[in-house]
Amino acid sequence: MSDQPVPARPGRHRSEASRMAILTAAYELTAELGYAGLTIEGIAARSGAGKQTIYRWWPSKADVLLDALATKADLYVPIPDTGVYRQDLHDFLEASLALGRRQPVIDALRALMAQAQLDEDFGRRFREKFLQRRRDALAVLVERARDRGDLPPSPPAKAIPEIVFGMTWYRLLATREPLDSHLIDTLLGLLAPAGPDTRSTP
Amino acid sequence: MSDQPVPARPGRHRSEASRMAILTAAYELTAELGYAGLTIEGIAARSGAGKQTIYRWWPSKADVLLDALATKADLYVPIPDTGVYRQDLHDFLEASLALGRRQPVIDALRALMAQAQLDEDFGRRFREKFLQRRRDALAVLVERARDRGDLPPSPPAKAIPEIVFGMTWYRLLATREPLDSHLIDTLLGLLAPAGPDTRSTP
Amino acid sequence: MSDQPVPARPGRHRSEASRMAILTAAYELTAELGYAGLTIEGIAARSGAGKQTIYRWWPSKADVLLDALATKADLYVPIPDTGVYRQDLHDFLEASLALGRRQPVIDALRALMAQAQLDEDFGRRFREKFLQRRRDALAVLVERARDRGDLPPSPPAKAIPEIVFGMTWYRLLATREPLDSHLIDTLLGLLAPAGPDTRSTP
Amino acid sequence: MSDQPVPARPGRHRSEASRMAILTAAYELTAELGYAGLTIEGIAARSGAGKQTIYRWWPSKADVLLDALATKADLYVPIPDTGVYRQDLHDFLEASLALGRRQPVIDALRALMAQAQLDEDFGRRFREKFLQRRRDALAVLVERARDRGDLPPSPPAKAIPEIVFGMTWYRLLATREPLDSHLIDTLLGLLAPAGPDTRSTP
DNA sequence: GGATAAACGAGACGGTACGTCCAGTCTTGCC
DNA sequence: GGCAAGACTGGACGTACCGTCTCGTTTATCC
Repeated sequence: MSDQPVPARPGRHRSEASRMAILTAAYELTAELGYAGLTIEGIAARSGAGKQTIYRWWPSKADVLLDALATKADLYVPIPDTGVYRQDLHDFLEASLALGRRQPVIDALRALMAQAQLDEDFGRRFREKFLQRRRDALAVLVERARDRGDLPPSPPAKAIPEIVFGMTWYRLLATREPLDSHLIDTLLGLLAPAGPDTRSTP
Repeated sequence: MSDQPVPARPGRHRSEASRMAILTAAYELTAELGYAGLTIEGIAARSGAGKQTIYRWWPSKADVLLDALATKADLYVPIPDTGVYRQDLHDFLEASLALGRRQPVIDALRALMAQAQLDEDFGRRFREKFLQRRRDALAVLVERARDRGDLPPSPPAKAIPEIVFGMTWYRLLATREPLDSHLIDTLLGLLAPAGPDTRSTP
Repeated sequence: MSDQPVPARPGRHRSEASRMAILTAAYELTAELGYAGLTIEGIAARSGAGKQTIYRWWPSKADVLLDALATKADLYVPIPDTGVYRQDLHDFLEASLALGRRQPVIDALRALMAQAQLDEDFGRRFREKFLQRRRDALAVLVERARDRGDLPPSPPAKAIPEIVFGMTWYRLLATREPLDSHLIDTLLGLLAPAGPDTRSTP
Repeated sequence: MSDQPVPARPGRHRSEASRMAILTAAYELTAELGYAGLTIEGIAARSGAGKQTIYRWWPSKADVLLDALATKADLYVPIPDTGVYRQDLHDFLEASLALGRRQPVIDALRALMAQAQLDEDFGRRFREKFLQRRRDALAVLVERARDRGDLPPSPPAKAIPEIVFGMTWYRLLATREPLDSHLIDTLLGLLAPAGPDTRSTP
């Protein structure tokens, strides 16, 4: 039990005010200057914090931004459960892509994915703390459909997240086309074709 | 005719030796140190060129690496033309993914895609000079199949490159799983299901 | 009272060790390579300091050298007060020219005077922090003689420093002849002829 | 006889047009940007000459400027011969200091004297081709006076040029005071006091 | 309530790479 | 062979941040 923090240590405690000021500064600076213009010194200056305080709590500026994104922009997407795979999938995509239509969020996500390629350590954290979680959420959906017998035989379950997130990220990173309803339609068409209900035909 | 360059300009001409030394150095250093460890100064030092010479001909180190990749690693993938869409697609994927199985090429591509997110100008060049060309090649294939009546009605033609390159890049950038034959099978299953020939069955 | 510094500012304080290492390096490098071979990068490398640290505290390499000269070579010349103008003048010249007989000091002074011509800002500082102070010291001597009635009517007081420092610097910069005792004799002959004591003859 | 150039060498001859364009450019650029802003590249660009042409005919930019000064500003000072030392000296000083009242000439001279300290080779040329010649001119005057018995016993002949040029250069380099008539008066008072004619006393 | 401990803002420190400037040299093709 | 054009290696510039390290101060717990 005792999940309570129990910070029974002596000494001054972490300042929540500093934490928020730093995350806010990081988020704003990214929006204003782009991730390339984001620096630890800049965050420290804008937030009024010392550089040491930032280095004490985050391993890199990308981690600060990832934290800021999770704190400032609510990245939580609920896992729908309507009892119908196609409907669940639709709701999940709708909610996910809605996030990806807010410009500051887009910019931050692109930057974080980029940084994940350049910094091995951050890459690991990004994949575990962000990418994997999105796949897990989708997996829950798929799992439920499979248990229900509601899952189309094709494509293979393993391919589903690759198709969903692959197409989404490719738009974000490569074509820069908006994550619009056409994309949802295409994905639904690929993963859960409507027509004669997939389940039917007894 | 006379398409020969005829560089009748005065002044010393660009040194091909320097150009190659720079590209070689960039390629090697990326392989040895990773893109994060690649610096203009490092390229200059290893190649024996002056920094000015690099800045004179390339706008950024990412452009040097892109050029090096095109020159050192042959990125050219022929457009197959077997008369059968499924076969063409298979050959195209096979050749494309073969590139993506060579570690230095993988590392460089990941870094370039990352850099394209961080540097607006390079991003534009990368999309035009690299990403768009890959899509164009695939488009030729699809176009020919359509003319032949060989193209499945689903998915929509516009989605084909997004599926192919989306899944491929997602593996490179996010899951880091190898670009193996399973991926090809999945893609073929999605885009050109085999079984009873799509065209046939009169 | 309490004129003690009390550097109650927050933040790390200036490192005296760095300061001395930089001045020492500057002085040595000038002696070894000449002023033309003195570079900020060289000073940083030899002293083990970062370039930024040098730029933080000195506006130019000439200022570093001037500071080094004042610190390493003691440029201080006491103002003699024997009660006799001719004797005071002699002692002052003797001490001043002694400095100008040490080769590293000569080289540095020539370089600083040169730099003062090429860099307007440094020129101002050099005149105020060095040249003017030498003139002031001489002026004290002259002033005391005048009050005593010990000052020859010719040349005019205003011309005295111009004669003393003009001839001295001209030797340093133009003829490169040593600052020997003949120069002192000539100057004494011009400014305070011996023979029948100027004051005496009742 | 044949003092004519006899440039019987093959190949194209030196272009006088280029030479003048280079000297003009050097002179103008020094006036506009100061000597610190004078570069070989700048001279080449403004004059329309190639850098190679400049390097072919002058050892350094200081030599170009010295040449420009001699060509563009007439530095020639006639040696007066009135039969009276004091008068000769007055005329010589008047003509010499007149040169030093033209701002571009002052700036150039200060820069050249500075460069002579920093560049050993140029320093040698500057002393021989410029400084020594001024001393020689004055020496002629003094020589004639001595032969005439017109020379005051003090100061010693050797010191005369040191006093004249020392005080002049000190004003140029150190105090920056104008080379006005007071300076001439002071110099005359030191070197050839008027009062009862020095020659007289039958 | 005094000692101890940790986090805090501030800011100097040694480093590394940046992108620029200019030096002085080396081709080119023209005159 | 001189000339303008211009690319070449090389080296220093002054700047920007990095990540680390004191400082003096503030806030907490412990004895």
